[in-house]
Amino acid sequence: MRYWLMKSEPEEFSIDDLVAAPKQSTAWIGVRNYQARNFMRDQMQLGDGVFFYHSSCPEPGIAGLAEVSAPAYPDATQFDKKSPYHDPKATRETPRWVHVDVKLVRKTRLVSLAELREHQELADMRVLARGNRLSITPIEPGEWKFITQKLMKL
DNA sequence: GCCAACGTTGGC
DNA sequence: GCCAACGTTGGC
Repeated sequence: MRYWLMKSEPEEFSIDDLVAAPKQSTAWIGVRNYQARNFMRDQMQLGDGVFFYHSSCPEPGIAGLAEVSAPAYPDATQFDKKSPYHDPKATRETPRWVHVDVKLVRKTRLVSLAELREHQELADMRVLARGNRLSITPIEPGEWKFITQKLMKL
């Protein structure tokens, strides 16, 4: 059982979209970064905890809790010539990109990036690091606990 | 809209 | 295999 932070641009797919989604679940398609892919492929397991993070928006931050609801499987958009996620080097025999499914646990108050930065306990979070661009990052159990219990009061 | 940081590409 | 150029991310 691990914990993760997964970024999504709310203009593309927000926590409210997840709330409204069929089965409150979504296929995390479109990741085209090897490090993020490897996390999904090699480490993410059913039931892992996920912070759903809003990025590239007026108030970036954690907007809800989710969990991994399906382990990694090939991303169909890599084979689709019409998709913005198409990868000409990927074949069905040797897919290059995979993704997990994620389902809602609960929407929470928005714990903003600015608020995360205020806490020494969270100083090592990857998402707070300068120049961080990775869309999926591991979260330490202590960080998960601090955010869900102390900040969200769950 | 700016720009720092970082990943990827491709020439050599 | 190096590394400059380029493209993208994402906070501000």
